[in-house]
Amino acid sequence: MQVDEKKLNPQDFESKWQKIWEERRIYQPDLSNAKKPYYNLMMFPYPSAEGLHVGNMYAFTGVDIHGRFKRMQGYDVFEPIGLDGFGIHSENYAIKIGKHPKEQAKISEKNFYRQLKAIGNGFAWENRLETYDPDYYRWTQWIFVRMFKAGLAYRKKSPVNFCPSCKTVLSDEQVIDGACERCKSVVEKRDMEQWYFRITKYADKLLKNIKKLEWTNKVKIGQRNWIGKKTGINIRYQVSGVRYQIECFTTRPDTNFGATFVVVGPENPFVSYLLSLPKLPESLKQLISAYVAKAKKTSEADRITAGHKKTGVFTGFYAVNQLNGYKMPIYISDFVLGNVGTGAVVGVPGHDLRDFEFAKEFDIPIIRVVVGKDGDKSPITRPEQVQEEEGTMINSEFLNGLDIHLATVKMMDHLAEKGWGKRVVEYKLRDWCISRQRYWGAPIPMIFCSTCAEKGVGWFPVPEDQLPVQLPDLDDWKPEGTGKGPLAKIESFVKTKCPQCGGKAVRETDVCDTFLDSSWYFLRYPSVKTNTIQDRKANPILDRKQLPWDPQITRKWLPVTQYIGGAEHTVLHLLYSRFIWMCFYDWGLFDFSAKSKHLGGPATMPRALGWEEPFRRFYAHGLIIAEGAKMSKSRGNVVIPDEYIRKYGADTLRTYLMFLGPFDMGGDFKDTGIAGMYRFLSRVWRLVIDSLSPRSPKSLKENDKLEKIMHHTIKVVTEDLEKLRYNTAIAHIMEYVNQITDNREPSFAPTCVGATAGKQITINNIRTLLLLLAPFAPHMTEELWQKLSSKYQVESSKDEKLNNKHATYYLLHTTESIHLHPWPKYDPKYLVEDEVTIVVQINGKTREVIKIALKHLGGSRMDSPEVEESVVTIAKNSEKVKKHLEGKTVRKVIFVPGKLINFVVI
RNA sequence: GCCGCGGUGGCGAAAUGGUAUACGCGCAGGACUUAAAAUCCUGUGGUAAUUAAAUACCGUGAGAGUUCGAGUCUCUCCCGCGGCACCA
Repeated sequence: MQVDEKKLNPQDFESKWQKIWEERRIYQPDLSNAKKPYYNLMMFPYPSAEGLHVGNMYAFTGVDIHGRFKRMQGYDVFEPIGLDGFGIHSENYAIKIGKHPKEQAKISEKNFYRQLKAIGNGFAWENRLETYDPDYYRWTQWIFVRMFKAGLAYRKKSPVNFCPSCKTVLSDEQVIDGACERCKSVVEKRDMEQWYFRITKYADKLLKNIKKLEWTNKVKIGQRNWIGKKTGINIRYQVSGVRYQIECFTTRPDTNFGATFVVVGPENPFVSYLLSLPKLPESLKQLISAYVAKAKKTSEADRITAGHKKTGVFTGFYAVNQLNGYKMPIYISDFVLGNVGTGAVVGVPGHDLRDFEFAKEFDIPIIRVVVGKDGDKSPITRPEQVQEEEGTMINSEFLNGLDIHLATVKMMDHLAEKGWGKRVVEYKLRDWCISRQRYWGAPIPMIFCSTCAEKGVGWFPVPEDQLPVQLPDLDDWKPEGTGKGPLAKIESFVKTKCPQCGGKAVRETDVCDTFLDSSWYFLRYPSVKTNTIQDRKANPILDRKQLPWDPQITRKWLPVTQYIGGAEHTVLHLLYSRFIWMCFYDWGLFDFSAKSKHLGGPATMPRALGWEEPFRRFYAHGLIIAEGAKMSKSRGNVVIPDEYIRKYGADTLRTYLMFLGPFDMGGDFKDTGIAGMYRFLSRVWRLVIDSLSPRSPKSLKENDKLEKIMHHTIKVVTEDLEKLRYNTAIAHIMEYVNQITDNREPSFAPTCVGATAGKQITINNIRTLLLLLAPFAPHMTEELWQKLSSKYQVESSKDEKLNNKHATYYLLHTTESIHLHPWPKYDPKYLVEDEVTIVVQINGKTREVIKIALKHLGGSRMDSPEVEESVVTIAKNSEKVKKHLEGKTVRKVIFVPGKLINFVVI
């Protein structure tokens, strides 16, 4: 019996506490009345095939530790959880295993929630949501309707990825190196009409706000690059012999004296203009048609495998460079993309590698107009001579001698003044394609009426009070590649009434992109119980003005205090979420006016940001990989936490994962060492169990040295947790435990606690240990805390009681949960050292370390000349130092107060 | 190609420009035990040398620089990982 009690058996209490916590709702903040709201958000998972793997657990644990830490610091922490289970990922998995997505969703949901409970996070379970729940996607559809009404949703024909083998449209991220992610066949481009959200309208605001965000830098850089703002100029060139002008976008107009050709892409309107010209020879017409047709059909993959070899057709026409009258031959080539700039470029082969390759291929003259750092002024004949960097202008008349940046400005001024060009700002960001010809998503809530279309407008949104457009059950749900989604097959779904004229109309049968589902979920979490379908049944009148969130609760909890997620999805998801939020904001759906003072988290954002951003702080955690690769079932390297939890307990796995390395770095998962973490937690377990039966209760007296270490540990662990430096926080707790259990120390008094001979350990030492460890190992610290509390009726300090008033949680039994207990504070008086350690260096090499009791220094300031003098004297008295100084001359003494003395000798 | 992040013992990793390798794993030796497991103790960068200790030199991917002093700052490379990519 004695033996069993001393062994750490997680099975004995982990699920017990999970159950009690949930019953007592200790992680369920009072959303309406919380005093210090802290919205601790983690990216919700899509319930993947394999279930929750240790990569997910790593991320969630890191977020949870942050939440637990903040909760103990007195915040009302809201840590919700849900599933991003709608969309193409989940549908693909359903296809793979031959199950209906709806059926599979239920299975995944159950499995995921079971696993998520087992890892012991402090989730607010009552606020969970699933994106495929009609109560949720009703509002996803509502967003679409509002976007349409605001003129931000529109239809456009454009090329999309199409897999001929799977007979389906693919999203960009499902196309890997031009091939289908699932069947590896080459992806084609197909022209299809799609729904788009006009995110480009917000490009500038999305870009401008980035610098004000407190985000992991690489994510900010990623977003900036994705938006890809560039300033340039559109130059119009007259085509000789016809009434047509070609407009070319360029960021480098400074090199325009070196322009020797013009290339239009296959999509450029000039191509169809040419083909319509009666005087164009039939043979050339055929040549052009064939080239353009082939280019449009050529897949990305083929283009990549074809390398950068340039192809093209000479049109027989010339464009005139107004600057010097140069007649530039006009070509059609597929290296010019239709959706970049104006879809036409002016070729400057001396200063652009692609232009150079093209010029070489077609034997076009090359003119040098810039001389770079190497001073090479010779004609450019080899690719390595192509000068794309900084330099000075030559052969460019009024630009000669200027630096390229000055020349760019001067040329733009010149072109604008002459009316030959117009300054423009271009973005790489394109409008967001929303529609998917799939089944498992929120049906796009739009209706098309052909009768009304004849009068001008054919598309109408489904009236808001008729949402959701329910996703019908469908046996034949797999994508067929007909260009239409599976919903098109259901007549009862398609046929509907026109909201405008009441006549016969048809529904849109595409569904929404899954990124739309996830672009607003954080707004719904605190308000999951607000305006449900059930509510509407009870009170249909109010519906029109209803929002997917409760205004008061939203004012209290949003913007999100701290968002944590993986860096891999961050560009798209974070950009879309910011965009949607900005729309809501601009439509006046938020009211944060009463919220000027309290910003939620500990870090205060610059006021300038206002409430235009949903995530003031974002932290990108690292990725856990296995065997050097991202975990995936096809690789067979998925590590499921279940078996480890069964064997060692969730506490051990949590702490082990956090100890692997810095949280923002991730790492390779290997299970060597997990036993070591179990060993450590077992030591803590035994230490606390032993202290339950002290040899002498009078022994609970302070041990000065241990007290000092304890306060130091509180300080560093708190600082580490504040910065999410979990690995070093754990290391410091380990050091603290090592100090407590260190048996080598001589015994100063005969009294001691339990097995820890030689030291007087106070109950406060033990309690502090448990509190510091609680965010990492929530179950065992709770178990021990309760055991300890029932043994020792330790009075709460005044401070603690004060803090408890803020807690809006329920209490456990007779003792509060350790997780609601205030985080320990350190007392600076224990951190004052009574001696100082000085490193003595000779020529920068450490030769001696001396310790000087502060009382020997007469109480002077560490940087005073007297102290320096005594340190020098003491140092010079050291035998080792003497040896190194012997026969040498001291040229200089570097004195770093309180730290170091360095003798520079020769 | 461009952007970003890394490179430190056998391994995961620590280190406000100031004692490099904390903490842990692994390994080796020891204690306890009839034995094993568990636990505890000791050692553990390299080279040289020694009965032992003290010690000296070398050492953070390579090379240069700044500095009294560089894992840390600057420059030039090499390697690994992630993202973007014919973006004009």
